[in-house]
Parts: sequence; C-alpha cells; structure tokens
Amino acid sequence: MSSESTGKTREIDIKVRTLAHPSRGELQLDAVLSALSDPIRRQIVSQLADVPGEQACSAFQLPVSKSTSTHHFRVLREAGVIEQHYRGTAILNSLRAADLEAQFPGLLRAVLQVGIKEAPSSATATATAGESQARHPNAKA
Amino acid sequence: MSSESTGKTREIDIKVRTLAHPSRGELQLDAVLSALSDPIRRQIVSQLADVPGEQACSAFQLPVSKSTSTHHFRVLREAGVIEQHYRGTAILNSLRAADLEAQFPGLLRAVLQVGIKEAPSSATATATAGESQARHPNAKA
DNA sequence: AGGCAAGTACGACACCCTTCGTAGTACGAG
DNA sequence: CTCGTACTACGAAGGGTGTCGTACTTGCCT
Repeated sequence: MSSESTGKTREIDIKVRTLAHPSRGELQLDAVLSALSDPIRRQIVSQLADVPGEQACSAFQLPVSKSTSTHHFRVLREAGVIEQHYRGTAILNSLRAADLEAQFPGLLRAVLQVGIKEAPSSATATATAGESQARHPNAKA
Repeated sequence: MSSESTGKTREIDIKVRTLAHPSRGELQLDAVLSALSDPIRRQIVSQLADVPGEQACSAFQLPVSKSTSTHHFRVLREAGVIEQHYRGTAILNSLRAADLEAQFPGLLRAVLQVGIKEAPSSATATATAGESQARHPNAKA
C-alpha cells in the first residue's frame, strides 16, 4: 500500500517505528523471572535503576556484540521490564519500576539489592578505578 | 564392590544415598531465578511454603511424568531452593527459606506472593472445590 | 548528497532445557 | 524371599536461548 503511487516522494503512511510492549496487566511472572535470570540483562536493569532518566542502548558497556545486545534489550522489553522508544536513530530505555512494583511487589528491589554485592561496577561507580568492566572485543573505542 | 562377599548380609560400606546441596554462601542468584522461572517448580515451592513440615515428592500432584518431576526437584535442590534427604525410599523436601532470605532478602516472598493470584489451588485451598489441578495422564489413581 | 552512527533483521551455530519412556536401585511389607 | 513403592539414571526428541557476523534501515550531521 502507498508504495510508488505517482513516482514522487509521497509516502503518506508515517512509519513511526513503534516498539511493542505488554501492558501492566499483561506482565507475566514467568517472563519477568526469565528475563532477570540472565546476568547481562540484570546488568542493564541495574544500570537503569541507578542512573536517573532514560538511556540509549549505546550507553551500556556490555561484554557482548551489538546483535546480542539488541536481543537482550528486546527480551527485557517484551517481558515488560523496560520501556523503549525511538529518539532519532537511538532507542531510549527506562525501567518500568512502577508497573513491576504493582504486579510483583518487592521483586525488583530484591533482585537489584543482590546485584550490589554480587556484581559491582554499576553505573554509580563508573569513575571509581581501572575499568574492570569487560567490553566486547568488537567495541569501537 | 562389596557385592556378595561371603554370601551373608555383611554390607559394610553404608550407602547413605546423600544428595548434594549448595551451602548458604554458595547460592547463586542466577540459579535461583532460573529455578523459579518454571511454573511447575514455583508450584512445588508454593506448596512447600504453604504446608508446614517436610513433604515427599509423591505428595505433589504435578502435571508431568515422574521422571520430569525428579528433574524439577533436582533443579530446585541444586539451586539451593529446597533441601532433600532420604527417609526410606522416599525423599523428604523442605524449603530453604532462611538461607534464601539471608542471601536474597525479599525474593522468596515477592515470588510467592504473586502465586496467590496468578496460580491458585495452593495447598491452603486444597479442599475448596472440584480439583482444578491437572494431574499427569500417567498418574496412578 | 554523502557518510556515519544506532539499531534491527536474518541466518547459523552450539548449547541447554523440558519432556518422555524404559530400566534400574533401594527400602519396607507381606 | 518376593513384591510393590518411591525414586534415580540414562538416552532421546523437540524446542528454546545466547551468541555471533553480515546485511539492511533510519535519521542526523557536515
């Protein structure tokens, strides 16, 4: 539909590039627990919880390739743990803390509280020392 | 070894049939969350939390085969969520609630609290009505 | 217009997980 | 001693997951 109607640049249907999210009531404990089972995804969630405001995917120093990053962000979004929306070419992420608290009270806090001792180097300690956080070999800088 | 040494009942090496458990300090959030991601395993944990005292594996009406049951119990034990020990041919199970609370405070409560509305028919409501709990086709009675 | 940066889509691979059935072991009861 | 009960062990099938590389789309900037 609306492909090349007259040969001019007349694309009427605006492709907004929306991302699908489950509503608050659709959150499934299965999906949320599975999503939080992965250490990399917990790292993402932890950073989102520590740093206020929205953050682009590129703001995360994950020890995996870009493709794999995309995968993890999608799992978190489809589980309803994070919210994602486009801003230019970037995607801004934020934690759905309120929705999670409404459906599974105490869960997020319980999981994040552990991360403090088990997996340090959350964004709060970014400038602490010699960068113990592993980056992916294919990382640019 | 020690099969029929003299033909009498002289088995010296006592096979206690012990089950391996992680110690409290060895509990891994990864393993615990993965273990709790499965609905069947949450059903087991939920029943253990509701009914006081130890319960044999056969006390659970799970919608899977016996082999699969064994598998799920083992996953829970190896993650450190439950404790198992032999009593005759049966295995008695109990929740390691204190250990879990020590390592991941609030986690167990958060997960179990959800089960109340998402998955009814916990042992507290056993005698409520017409047995909506699915049993496995291969079940005996 | 051209190039770059941020992500996505797709296909491939290896591994793990859930499930089952069948066979085996250990213990208690008749 | 023989049988039944309560599980485990093992192997197999089927689907899912984490990982990657390559190719593609989209939008911003010069």
